[in-house]
Amino acid sequence: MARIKDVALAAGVSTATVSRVLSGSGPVRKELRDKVLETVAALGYRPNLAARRLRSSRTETIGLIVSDVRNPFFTNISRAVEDMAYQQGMRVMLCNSDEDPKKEALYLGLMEDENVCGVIFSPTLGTARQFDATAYPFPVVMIDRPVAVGAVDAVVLDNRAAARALVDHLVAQGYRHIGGIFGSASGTGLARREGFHQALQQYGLTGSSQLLAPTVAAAQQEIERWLASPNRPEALLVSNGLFLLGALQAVRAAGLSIPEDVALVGFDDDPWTALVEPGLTVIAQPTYEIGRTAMELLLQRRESPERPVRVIELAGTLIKRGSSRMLTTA
Amino acid sequence: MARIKDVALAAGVSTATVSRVLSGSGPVRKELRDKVLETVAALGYRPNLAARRLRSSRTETIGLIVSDVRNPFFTNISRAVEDMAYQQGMRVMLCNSDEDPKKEALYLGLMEDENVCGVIFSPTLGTARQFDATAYPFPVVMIDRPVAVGAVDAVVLDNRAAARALVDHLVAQGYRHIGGIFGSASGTGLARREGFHQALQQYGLTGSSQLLAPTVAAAQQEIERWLASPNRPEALLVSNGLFLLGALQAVRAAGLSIPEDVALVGFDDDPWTALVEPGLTVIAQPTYEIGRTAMELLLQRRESPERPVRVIELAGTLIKRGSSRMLTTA
DNA sequence: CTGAAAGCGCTTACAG
DNA sequence: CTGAAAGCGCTTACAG
Repeated sequence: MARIKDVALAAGVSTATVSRVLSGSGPVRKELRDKVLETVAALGYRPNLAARRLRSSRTETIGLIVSDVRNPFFTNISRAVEDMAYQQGMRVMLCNSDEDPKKEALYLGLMEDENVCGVIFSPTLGTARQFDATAYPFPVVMIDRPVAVGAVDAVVLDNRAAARALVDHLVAQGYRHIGGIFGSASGTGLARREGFHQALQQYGLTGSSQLLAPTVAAAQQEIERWLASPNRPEALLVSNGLFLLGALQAVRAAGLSIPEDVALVGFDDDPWTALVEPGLTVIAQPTYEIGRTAMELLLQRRESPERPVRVIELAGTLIKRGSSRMLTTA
Repeated sequence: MARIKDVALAAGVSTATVSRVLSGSGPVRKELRDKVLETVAALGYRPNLAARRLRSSRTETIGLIVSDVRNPFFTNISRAVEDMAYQQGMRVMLCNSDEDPKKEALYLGLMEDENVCGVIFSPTLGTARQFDATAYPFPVVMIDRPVAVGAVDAVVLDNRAAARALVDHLVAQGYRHIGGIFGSASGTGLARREGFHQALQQYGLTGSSQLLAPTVAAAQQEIERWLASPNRPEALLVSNGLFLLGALQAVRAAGLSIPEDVALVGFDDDPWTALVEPGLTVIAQPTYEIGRTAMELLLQRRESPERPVRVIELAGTLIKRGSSRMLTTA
């Protein structure tokens, strides 16, 4: 492999000049610049990134820590972050934390070792609450999960508004007795639950809600219990894609029909929600946009370390499908 | 940040000794080793990876190039590769090629720049056919897509057998007139098509098949045409998840029922295939296992660069669901 | 078993 | 605008 020294020798300049041409820093006479570029092409020179990173202590690498890339929500975010990163000449290092605080800490340490220039992170509730951005040598942008305002840059869905929109829709469709299931592991579930109760209260309705571990089984079990009770809700609102799946299975297992026996609405426009019969009414999150915006915050923070902390709330989109159809009989 | 020099000073040894203790290479007296380890902990020393990589020219990083991580098939593989890599103290760099030969070449070059110790790659048909493993300074393991035997290590599904298994199943269920749609962009589609025709021939049946670009729209359009023809097939076999989606939409648009009017079977146990009514009969690919095996091949190749090239074929699993139910009337 | 020293391939003040 | 030279933080023959 050709080194910068070989290029310098062949072009009849110093290594400093080659470096300046390649990095675009510092002034170089056009004549020399052309000569260097020509030689670089002729020799097929490609810079050694390890050397560059050691010397400059800039890695042009960002870390992305999500709970599980197999969750379509994070898959889309990952794709957005990667697209933007490569486009900027940056790399991305993806880690799956499995909602495990130990893995979160492990991977944050790893990011330090890699000397990344920033991290995009969807923390568990505990980690979010006690996160100290000053403990890390790189800027962090939180995604998806609400954090203490002012602590760190973040991009989240307007969770309260989204939950309210679902309730608004259900009420408009004629549903009154509404039950809610929310995830207990993240601030996201808590915020959606707040919006849920706010909206109900506004309509003078009361509704019961449950906080559950974010698994299909937990939702299925709880909803089977609800469906068997004499006081069965007319509609169910659940706070994530896994719960939607659990709810669907519970309703089917109970031999009930959606929406005739019970309506079902929730979060995340996973591909399958449009394909089941009836299609499920959901809040679609702007996943790609969330990833893109997180990268933008990171890049801007790198430019201006002292700028005020920003939390960007993006609006979800209500996608109306058959699972919340208006009932003609009443 | 503490450097190795600080540790050496504090421990009263040379930097060489610290390095030996940390890397586990070379003999060190137990007494010194303990002292060094103690000092490392006390100082919170963490090695500078850029320096280590520059000096040793080992990066402990592998590249993963897939067409799109949003495809659940690749999402699972990506997760498997990442799990294994981090477990081994390695990193992974993920790239999305979008089935674009230009991006494939771009990312392969990027992997050279990163000096990765290996690449796992799902190439397009053209790239697979003319791939020259000796052109790269790192070992490559191909996944998913068949390559010229003997050219490069690979892990693929036994595509012919899987397609035959679907035909066997359809025939056993009483279907005779079977149409097939296969992807034209990858060797995978071609191999499945071969298995399809082999099996039909074995039963003395003839069937028509089409090669299409791997998009939902292409499949939907072609299948709508088939369904409208007087000589409509009794069953459809399609070669990937996107086609399955297109087929489903075409059948629904035509107002037909599965399997009463037309049966539908295909590849990839995407989550939604179990949730639609009726559930779709598919070949489930051992996705996680494919990723795991690819990493194993890579690690073994690193140990023994001269070992013979290996192509590992993994068996798919037939998952029978309602979309190929036996018809009681005939 | 251990240390002194060279050097991996760059970037970047510094001097001119 | 350009070059000579230092040095980023490690690893690794080499010598003992």
